[in-house]
Amino acid sequence: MSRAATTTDVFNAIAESRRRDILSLLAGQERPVGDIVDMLGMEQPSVSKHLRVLRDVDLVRVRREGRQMLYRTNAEAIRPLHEWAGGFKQYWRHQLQRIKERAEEKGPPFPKEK
Amino acid sequence: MSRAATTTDVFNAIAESRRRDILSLLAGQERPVGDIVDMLGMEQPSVSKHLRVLRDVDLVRVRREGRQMLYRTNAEAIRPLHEWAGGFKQYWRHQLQRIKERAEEKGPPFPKEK
DNA sequence: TAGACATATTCCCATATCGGAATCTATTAT
DNA sequence: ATAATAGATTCCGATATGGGAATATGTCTA
Repeated sequence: MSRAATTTDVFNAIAESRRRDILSLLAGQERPVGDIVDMLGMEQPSVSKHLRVLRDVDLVRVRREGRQMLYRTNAEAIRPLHEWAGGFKQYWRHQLQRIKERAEEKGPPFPKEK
Repeated sequence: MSRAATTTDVFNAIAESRRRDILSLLAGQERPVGDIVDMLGMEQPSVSKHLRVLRDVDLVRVRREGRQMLYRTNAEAIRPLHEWAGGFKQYWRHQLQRIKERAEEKGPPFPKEK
């Protein structure tokens, strides 16, 4: 087997830094492809290709307006990623703070035993 | 150019699901390679190779104990990822809650204008 | 010293990239 | 209808992958 397709899931899609750049640019702000090209200094075909990947995993949504295609980030799709990473919080927090959290939360997000 | 190496950064390293499985398994719990092999049902060489990638981006730390290699997740390395994703919070929260946050926070994490 | 045991590395290969160049499609303007 | 504009897609080539199989390395034991 080879590496999983970039369109497999959000994790694979955001591995590319230019795609993360695009997501940040389109967060809360709808924009046509041309703007992305200008703002990020990339080739138009390249941007279109990245947008295609992001669209396939629903990280961005599109809407046509005349001859322009208006893209915007679908932040909801980033949430699972945030939550996955958040599961490790208890392991990076300081010991003291961790203890406090133990008391507040029910249990650890990952199994600790076999 | 081709796809960036999996060892380029944390984003590329965690794109592979088996590697995420390994990270969860080793979170807060040091374990030898053999345990990972047994618990995740993977081939030993495969596990070693994934661990090598995770090690290269400092997502796991190792320590030798006799003939065993004890690995554990370095949660700190996952933090940047959590923070990057967290930057989109304001865009996925409900409008009402978002307004409340606007008042508490200074500003948005991403530029909204050109 | 010769195993045995736990891991790591190398080799092979089918696959999926990403950028660049060229081309195609859709919509608007003349 | 024809041209112009905005994007999308296709074709190319160099590269990195991940699994499987085989082999190598390092440590402990008899």
